[in-house]
Amino acid sequence: MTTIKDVAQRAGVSVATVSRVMNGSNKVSETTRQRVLEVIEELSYRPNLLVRNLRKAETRKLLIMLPSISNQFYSQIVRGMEDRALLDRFNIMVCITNSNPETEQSYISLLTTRLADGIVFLSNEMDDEAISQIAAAYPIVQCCECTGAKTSKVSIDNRQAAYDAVSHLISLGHRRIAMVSTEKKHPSTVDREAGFRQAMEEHSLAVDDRLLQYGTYSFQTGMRACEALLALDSPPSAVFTIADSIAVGMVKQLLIRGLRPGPDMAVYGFDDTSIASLYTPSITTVAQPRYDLGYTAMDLLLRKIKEIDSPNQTLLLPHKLVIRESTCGDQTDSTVLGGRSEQEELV
Amino acid sequence: MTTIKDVAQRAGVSVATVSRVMNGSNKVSETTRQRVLEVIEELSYRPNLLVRNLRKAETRKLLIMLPSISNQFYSQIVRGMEDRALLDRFNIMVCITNSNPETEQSYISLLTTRLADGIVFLSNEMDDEAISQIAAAYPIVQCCECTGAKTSKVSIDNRQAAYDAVSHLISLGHRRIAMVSTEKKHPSTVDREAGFRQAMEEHSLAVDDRLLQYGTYSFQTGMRACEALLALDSPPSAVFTIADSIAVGMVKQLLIRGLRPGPDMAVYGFDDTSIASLYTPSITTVAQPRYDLGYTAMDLLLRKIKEIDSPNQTLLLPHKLVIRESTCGDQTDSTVLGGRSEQEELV
DNA sequence: ATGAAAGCGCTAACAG
DNA sequence: CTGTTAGCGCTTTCAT
Repeated sequence: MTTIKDVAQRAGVSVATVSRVMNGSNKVSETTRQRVLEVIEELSYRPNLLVRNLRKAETRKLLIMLPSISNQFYSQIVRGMEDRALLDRFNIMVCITNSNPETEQSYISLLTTRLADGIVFLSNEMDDEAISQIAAAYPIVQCCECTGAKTSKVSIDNRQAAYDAVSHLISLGHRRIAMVSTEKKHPSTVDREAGFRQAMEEHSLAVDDRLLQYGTYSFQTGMRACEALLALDSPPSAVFTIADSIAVGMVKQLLIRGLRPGPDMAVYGFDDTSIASLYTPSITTVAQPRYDLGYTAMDLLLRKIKEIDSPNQTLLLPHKLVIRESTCGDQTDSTVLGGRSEQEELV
Repeated sequence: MTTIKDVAQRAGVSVATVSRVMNGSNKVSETTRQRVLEVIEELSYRPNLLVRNLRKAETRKLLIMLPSISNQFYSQIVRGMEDRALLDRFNIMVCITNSNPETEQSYISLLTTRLADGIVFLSNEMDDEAISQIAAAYPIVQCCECTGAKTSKVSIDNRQAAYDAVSHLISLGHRRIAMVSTEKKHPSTVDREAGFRQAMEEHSLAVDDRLLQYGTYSFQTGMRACEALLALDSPPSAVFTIADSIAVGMVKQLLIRGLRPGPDMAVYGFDDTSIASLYTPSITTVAQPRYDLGYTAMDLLLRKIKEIDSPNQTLLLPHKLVIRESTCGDQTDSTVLGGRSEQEELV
């Protein structure tokens, strides 16, 4: 391994001079600079940034914690984060926790052991108390899944978004509306369920317990829920699901049963992942401003890095209903394409 | 920032003793150990791993370079990599290059500046010469997209896989078979195209240039290709696509046109991402052993880390054809579900 | 403009 | 069992 010392020796200067050249100090004569540069090239010397970071007490590395990489939902968010981070010359690295507390902890320790300068959680397993404690000493921001922890946060108003979606369903004339949610209660899940209930109550519609189905964020959950709902004496005419993956399962199962998603049963998804616009029929869903969510979250993180004692902020970004075929009563014109996902590339 | 010195002072011992306690040396009396542990707790001291890594000349951090996070294809691969890395107590971090050479370079420099111990490329932008050069001095492995660079590599036999798929189509009676590929030629793209041609030639079938469509890895490409193919005097009866995303677009466009994917036009995808089994109709595709690909790639990387001069290896793992509705001639039984994706969770 | 030297926080001999 | 000390590779005064 070539070190600064090797370069200094070879160039016949001191390590300090090499360091100055490396860091672009102007207090080096052009002749010396050239000679040093040549030797650096010759020895293909690369500085050990571990050391530089140590001296400067920063790594310029930011961590993004994802529960999983398989969800297309995160793609735009991460892009927004990266764009913002790059402006301040920070690198981002994605850590996948698989919703495993130990894995999460191991990545968090990268922060507390100074291997990274900050973390954005897209979801976290640790409890509020633990997160709050870390957030008091290290830059941390929550994005999309915001708990009661004392951190800066960015998300949409999930309650309001669900409320809007269900109200939309009601305005379409639906009165028996089911909900398919997850057993595991993420903050967004809780809020979306609350929005569902609020919309139902405000329109004096009963929330029938048999119309409430729970599972995981999977299309299998959607398929099973569909079966369960269809088996009821009086099935719902519409279903609000808290995730596109579940909605897709619902739609698929309806198709298998020979039913028409939309006319026979309206289906609402959530998140506007690409599959929602891709599916046939296309699926009505709630879109989040993903890129902006990421960009904003990173902005807050950078602020925390500059000043750890800056006050915590909570930002809510606007959501949008994307109406497509799965909530469409009349499907004679089956060629109608819903709004397209903003992103073309899948790889 | 609390340092080992603070702890030593407070505990009335030397820094060496604190270091010993931290590293679990047994040459510390139980009394001292307890006292030190207490102070560590009291001061909530966290060692600066930057320094420890510096001393040990390792970071125990491995980089995985992805062109994009949005492709569901990578999920299982990364999981396999992680599982293998964990066995040797290495952390993995995912770097998203967006297929941008500069971004890629900035992450590679993490390796050459010793901020990471190795890299697995799931795709790379740099040319073979550059990659080979880096690989000579630093642990690097290519996975799935293997170029001519001098590195260890793991992938499936893309040529053979495409050959098998197209041969399957031919065995189904198809003679006019189209191919939809990408303009950008990844190694896998080149091999899949070669496999397509080989199968056609070996069965004495002409490769009609008008039946060759090129675009990006997007469903829009599939939709457009479908239109172009349908506009032909004699459209193909089957289409081999080099990616599920493209296949989905094909299928969707067929549905929009009121045609039946399968009976009216057979569609072959590639990769077996979840959407292939999810779509209605489900899509026939080539499955790769994703988890194993990742696990194996990481295994090779770890070997390189232990001994940088270990010989480069190239491993080919077996692929599998997953037959579903989109290549099914008779679809009277539309409830038939194709093989399911191995993974249930989407988040 | 350049060099010598003092650390950054920690580990690992080497003494005792 | 414990302390002292010499670095790890680099940056940054402080002299010259």
